[in-house]
Amino acid sequence: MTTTPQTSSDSAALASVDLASVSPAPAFSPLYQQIKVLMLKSLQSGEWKPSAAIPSEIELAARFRVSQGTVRKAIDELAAENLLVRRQGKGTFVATHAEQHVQYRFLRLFPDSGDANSEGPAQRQIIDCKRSRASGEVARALRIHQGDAVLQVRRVLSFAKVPTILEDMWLPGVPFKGLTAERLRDYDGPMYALFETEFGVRMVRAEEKIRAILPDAEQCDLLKISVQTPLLSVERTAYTYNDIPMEMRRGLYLTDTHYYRNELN
Amino acid sequence: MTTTPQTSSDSAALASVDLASVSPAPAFSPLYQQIKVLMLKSLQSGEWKPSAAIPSEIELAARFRVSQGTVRKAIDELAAENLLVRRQGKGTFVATHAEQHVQYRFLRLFPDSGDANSEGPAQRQIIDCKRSRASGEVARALRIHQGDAVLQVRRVLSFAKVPTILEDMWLPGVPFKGLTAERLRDYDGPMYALFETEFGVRMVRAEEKIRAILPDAEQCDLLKISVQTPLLSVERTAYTYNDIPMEMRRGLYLTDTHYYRNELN
DNA sequence: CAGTGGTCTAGACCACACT
DNA sequence: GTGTGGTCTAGACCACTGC
Repeated sequence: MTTTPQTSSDSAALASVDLASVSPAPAFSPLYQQIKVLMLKSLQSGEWKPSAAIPSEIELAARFRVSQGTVRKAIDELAAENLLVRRQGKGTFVATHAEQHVQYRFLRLFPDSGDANSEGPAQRQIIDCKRSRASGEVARALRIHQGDAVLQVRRVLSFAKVPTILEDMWLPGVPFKGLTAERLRDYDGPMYALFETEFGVRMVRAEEKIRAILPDAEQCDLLKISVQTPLLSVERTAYTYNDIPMEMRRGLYLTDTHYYRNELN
Repeated sequence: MTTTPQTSSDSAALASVDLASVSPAPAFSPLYQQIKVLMLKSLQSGEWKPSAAIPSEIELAARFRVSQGTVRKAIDELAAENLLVRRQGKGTFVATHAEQHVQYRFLRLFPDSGDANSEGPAQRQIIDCKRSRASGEVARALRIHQGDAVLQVRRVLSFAKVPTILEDMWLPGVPFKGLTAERLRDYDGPMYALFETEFGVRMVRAEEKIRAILPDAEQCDLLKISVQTPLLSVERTAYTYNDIPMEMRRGLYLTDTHYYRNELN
C-alpha cells in the first residue's frame, strides 16, 4: 500500500503502483485514484473493449474491496475524461468513436449556416496511402526514431461536393501494420473507429496547433483553389491511453464557407 | 418544492426555481442542482465577489438545510466550470481573471519555441476607443438591437516588440458606461480583470470562430506586414453568468512565430 | 490548536431500463 | 420485479493552512 486509507483497515488490490522511488514528498494518493489506475489498466489491456459494458459499481467495489462510493468517484473522473460513458439504468460502457452522436469527435469545422448535420456526411477520397519513413518532425511527434517505418495517408474531404479539407496523416508502422488504402476506402465510419476495431488503438485526446498559411501548387490543385486563398493549417497529435502519441496529422481547412469552432472555459 | 428528495423530508430553502410552467415532463431536478442555482444567484448578485472566500461547506449546508455532501457536489460542479476555486485548508473562493497563474486565460496563442512566459508580458497599445452604434453583426452577437450604443476598442499586442495581434472589441454601452482609453491604458493587468473590478462584469466562458484571412491595407499597416501574409481571424463572443454575452471581439493573429493551441477531449 | 476542504464508508431511497 | 446508475445522508478520519 502506498497510503493508509482511513476506516478501511485493509483495502487490498492496491499494488504499490510504482511509487518506489525515494521521492522527497510522501506522494499521498487517495484510494479512488489508485482504483482509477487499476481501471485504466483494464481498459488498456483490452479486458474492457470499446462499446462494451464494464462491471457494475457493486461488482467493482467487491473486486477492489472498497465502498461503492469510492468506485463511483473513480468512474466519475474516467467519464469526465471521455474514457467511459455512464447510462442510468443500463450500466457503464467503454467510450468509442463509433456509434457516437457526432460523426467526427475531433473535427471542429462547421458550416457558416445551418447545423453540423445539415450538409450530410463528408465525401472522402483517399489520394494516397503508402509506407514511408519518419521525418524528424514526424518522429518527434510520434516519439519514435527518425527513419522508422510509418504509414502515410493523404485524403480530401468534401462537403456538398466542394473539396474543403486536405489531410496528411502519419501513423506508426508497427501498431498499424496491415492498413491499406482499400481498407480505408471500404470502411464506412470514422477513421478512429476503424483504428479501434481493426488495430485496437483507441484515441483518447488530441492537441492541435493552428496557423494561417497560403497553399502551394499541389495543394491548390487538390482543393481546386488559387494560391491566393488563405487556409487554416491544423496540426494534430492524437494520443491513446497513457499519453502515447499514435497519430500525427496536418489538415488544411478551407474557411470561406466553414469555420473552426472552439469553446473556452 | 419542485421535487421530492429522498430521506430529507423537509429540505427547505428550495424555492420553486421557476419551473411553474406546465411542462409535460415533471422536470426532476436533484437537490444539488437546486443548490447550484442558489449559489449562482449569490455569485451573480455580487454577494460573493471575485477573489473573496464563500462560506464554508458546513455553513452552506446549514443555510440550505442539506447535508455537507450535497453542498459539496454543487461546489464541485461550479469549480469544474471555473466559477469557484477550492483551496484545501483555506476555503472556497470566487474565481477571478486577476491573480491567476496565466495572464490571459482565454488567449490561446503561444510562441513556437519556449514556454508561454519566456517572451514576457505582451506590450499593449490602444489604437482607438470610442462610442459607436451596434452593427447588425455585433447586435446579434451581443443580443442587443442594431444601432444600440456600444463601446468600440481597437488595440495591438506585441511580443518582443513585434506586433502580433490586432484586436477589435465591441462592448455593450450600458454595463460598460465610463470606460475610456485612459482607463484601459493605465490598468496593469488583464482587461477582463478590469471589467470585474470596475464594472462588476465577470467573463465566465467564450466561444471562438476561427478562419484564415488575408489582411486589408489598414490591417497591414498596423501589424507592419504585407498583404500577402495570411492571418488567423479569431472571432470571440464572451459570456458572463447565465450565458449573457458581454463582449464581441475579432482578433487577427500573426502565426509565423506563434500558433493557436487547442486541446481536444 | 481549530477550521477548512478531501477522502471513505455504510445505508437508504429514487429514476431508469429491461424483461 | 430486478438490476443498473443517481441522489442524499450521517459520521468518521485525513491533509493542509494559519493562528
